[in-house]
Amino acid sequence: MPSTVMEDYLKAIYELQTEYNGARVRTSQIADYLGVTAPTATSMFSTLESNDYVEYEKYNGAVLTEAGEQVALRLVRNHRLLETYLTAKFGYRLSDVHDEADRLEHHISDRLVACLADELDDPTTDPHGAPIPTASLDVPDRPRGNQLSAFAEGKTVVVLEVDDRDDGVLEYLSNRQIVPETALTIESVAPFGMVTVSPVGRDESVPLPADVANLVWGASITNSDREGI
Amino acid sequence: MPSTVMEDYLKAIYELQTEYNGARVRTSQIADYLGVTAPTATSMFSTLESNDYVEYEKYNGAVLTEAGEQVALRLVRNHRLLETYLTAKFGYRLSDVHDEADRLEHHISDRLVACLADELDDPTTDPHGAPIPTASLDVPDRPRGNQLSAFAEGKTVVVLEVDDRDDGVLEYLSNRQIVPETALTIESVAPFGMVTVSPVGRDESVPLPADVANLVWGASITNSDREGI
DNA sequence: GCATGGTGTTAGATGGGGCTAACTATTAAT
DNA sequence: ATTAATAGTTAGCCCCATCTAACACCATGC
Repeated sequence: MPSTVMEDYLKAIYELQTEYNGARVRTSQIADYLGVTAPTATSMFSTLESNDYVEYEKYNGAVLTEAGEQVALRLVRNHRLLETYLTAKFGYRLSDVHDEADRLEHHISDRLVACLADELDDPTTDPHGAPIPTASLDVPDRPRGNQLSAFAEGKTVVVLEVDDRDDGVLEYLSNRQIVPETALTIESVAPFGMVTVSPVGRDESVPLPADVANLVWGASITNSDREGI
Repeated sequence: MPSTVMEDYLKAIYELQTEYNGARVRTSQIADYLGVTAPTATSMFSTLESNDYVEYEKYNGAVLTEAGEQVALRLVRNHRLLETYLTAKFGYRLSDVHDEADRLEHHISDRLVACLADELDDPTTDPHGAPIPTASLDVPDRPRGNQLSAFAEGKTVVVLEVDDRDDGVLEYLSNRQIVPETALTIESVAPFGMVTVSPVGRDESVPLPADVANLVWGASITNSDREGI
């Protein structure tokens, strides 16, 4: 059984590894991500290695083993189901769910997680649009679309996912009801990356600085072959 | 902020202190209660003391300070509301709720606890019949009645509380639907303390060994002045 | 192809929470 | 009033996760 601290590292490694398409994760990335010093990350990498949760090669980062991935996926599932539950049942906002879920994900039993999933009818995505691993820890593979900055002006786009890394950004977006499922028209894309969008059905222009627009993923629905989404 | 380990000790001290009507709690009691060795308890008592959570006198146990009591009461509230929620919403049995609540009570935010309370309409007792401290951490003072062994044969008694210390006992009782609110007729009280009861409306005799009968508290309803309960 | 900066690791310390072994108070029994 | 038994504490160790300081690797630029 990994400690909750080890769990945090494993989940962080999973997240970075996923973000960079399976690339090895370096100690410094984790140190940054978790806000610890570099030596702390190094030492945890070797602890994880000696518990067979990662394969670690000095000066060259680590990859999760099967066992390590299972631990991480369980946490991701717990986290995303908790977020979904908090949002659905208690009206938590997108920007609020993260911290609560981050604490509880380590301590909730598989049984209670199963209850949450059941109550929610086995959702496949969380409120940010991120996929929820199944009970057997498979990740439903789901198109994420493209970042808003990638679309041409005039396109209509449905939001598929909103990255949950920055609470400030999430708050900005959820205040303007730009959440998964929202349809947006791309009004303009400025050279320095700012995207202005207009939610379909609302007479409003919302400016999204490049940093924000890059955290919002969507799929075009004007001439797309998957209107079904 | 106390660590979760300190929280466990504070809650344990609170529970023993309450059970013994405010008497000082000795290190050995806590060592037993929490399954740690005596020196560990001693050392934690002085840590708690230097953080002003208890007043500790060597060789003479400790009492909670105001601050220590607040910490303990918050945990008790969290614990009991979690138990109530798990039972009410997910069909947990009396014997199952304890562990889940014991882990989560440390990590759930005040906000989420408030949501649970709200969803449950601010219950005043948990599924074992124990009082739930209010949001401002007052303990509603509620008669607990007497242990079943204290009643005369022939009396009809309504169960007010079932002590949650022993999961085996809880399972035995909840399998037989002897839970708070259940009405029982006392069929016999043997000299060695075994009480045989018959749940009102069921044609069944349930034998309760002394150890079990002492964990069930109730009030007589045959000639009582509080049929209202 | 070698110096140099950056990245990463080793060394050594710290604080929390736990343990065993050894010692000291307290209490009870004669 | 002593002493034996029990209860409680101190001493000293360990492991985990963290830190700072010092050192080693590596990938360049020249």
